[in-house]
Amino acid sequence: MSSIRIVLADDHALVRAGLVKLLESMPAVEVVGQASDGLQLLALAAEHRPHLVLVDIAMPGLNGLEAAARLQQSAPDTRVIILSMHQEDQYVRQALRNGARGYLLKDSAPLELQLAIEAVVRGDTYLSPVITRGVMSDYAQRLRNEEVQEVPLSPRQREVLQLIAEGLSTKEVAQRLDLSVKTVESHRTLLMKQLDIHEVTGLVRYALRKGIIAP
Amino acid sequence: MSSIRIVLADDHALVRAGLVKLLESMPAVEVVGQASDGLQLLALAAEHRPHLVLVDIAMPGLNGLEAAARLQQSAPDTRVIILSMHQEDQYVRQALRNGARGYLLKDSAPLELQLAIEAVVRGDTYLSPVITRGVMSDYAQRLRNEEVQEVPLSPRQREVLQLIAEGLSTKEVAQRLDLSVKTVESHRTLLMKQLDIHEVTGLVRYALRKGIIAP
DNA sequence: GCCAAACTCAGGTGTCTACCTGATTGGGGC
DNA sequence: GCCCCAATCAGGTAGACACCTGAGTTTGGC
Repeated sequence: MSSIRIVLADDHALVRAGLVKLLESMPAVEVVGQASDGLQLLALAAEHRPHLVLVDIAMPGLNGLEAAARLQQSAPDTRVIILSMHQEDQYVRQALRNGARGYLLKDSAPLELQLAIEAVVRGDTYLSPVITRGVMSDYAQRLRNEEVQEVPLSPRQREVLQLIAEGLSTKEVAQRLDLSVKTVESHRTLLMKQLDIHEVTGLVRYALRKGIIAP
Repeated sequence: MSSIRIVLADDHALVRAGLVKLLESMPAVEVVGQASDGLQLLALAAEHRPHLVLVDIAMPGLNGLEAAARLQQSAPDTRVIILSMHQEDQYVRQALRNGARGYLLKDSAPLELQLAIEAVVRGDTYLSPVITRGVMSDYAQRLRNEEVQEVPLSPRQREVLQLIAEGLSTKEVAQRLDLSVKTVESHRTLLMKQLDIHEVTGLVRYALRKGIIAP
């Protein structure tokens, strides 16, 4: 297996030098370029076609997040790991939105960097554990919410619920299932009674929460 | 700082022994008990009040996921890391739902175990990177979806959209904002025209996708 | 064979939604 | 000063929704 070719971008020379040392100490890793700003990074990435770029968020001109977005366009095969001092959700969200596969805090342990590189090259997503917590917390919260009071729905009810939540009107659901409008209304009414929901909008939110329909 | 007290649960003696060796080689870690099934684990946890339990999913009697749920009840301060051979989303979801703070695949690198322990004791959530990918993928997907074609809504429109999506009727929205029903209808109509949405249910889904309301 | 539950359909009523046209007011930009 | 646009409100209509009562059929379990 050939080595992983990396381009590093950070506007502080000393930080950059330290990271290069760290990266070069890892097996099967080769730093093929260094950039001090976003535009330089894009040029180097176009030139070297690295497997991976390690990008600091705070850079003059084009910052790391914007650079990631542009790289996503110009070199979709190049994986991006964001280095950041910030653990705020908004940065992480923006990073993922812009196609980054990893998000590492600068105070991470060195072995985390190695783990992140391995994971991202493998095709996985790697986030610093403390970042994961932020992202996971509402995910887990939502999952826990699902737990409470399971209301058993009949197959037909579930089917009707799904179609309604997808945006079909009662009439359209009736056509789709080859039923009378009145029958669909019956199902919907019973459904709402059982779930103690009183508007279609509530049904949509319920279906979303339960994963019955995709966002 | 005193050492981290751990109870380990796995039904295979050899695996258990290996893990103990591994754990004991870590600084500031102490294995205070070993269990070969879920019930034994609960008893040991009640006795030793460990900081952390490492639990295999596959165990006779009470499996790891169920044990985690019970521990959540009986010893909420004890953190749980699930060990598993399975990376399927359903197991991970169930684990998080049951209060687990970590989910490690059995083929993880040893240093991952240490990272996981540190993270979980610190209060973070730790998932194996490959697990993170599964969980992250639709999260990231959704975030990317948010990007496409931003429709600029006026503050008032956004306000009305939010209240509608939260399940309020037009009349209720009007009362809440101290407006005429007709005005709210105007906002809603224009909103739907701009977004090319034609049912309230669509508004709800839109608001959910945009993060305007929480699930 | 009987019971319960799910599934099917009907009639009716009041409210809300979706869409239409049309109008007034107030603030910003040029 | 003039124009545009957000914001406000009105009247009207067809259709959808929410809820009600009532009832026939089918299916599976005991």
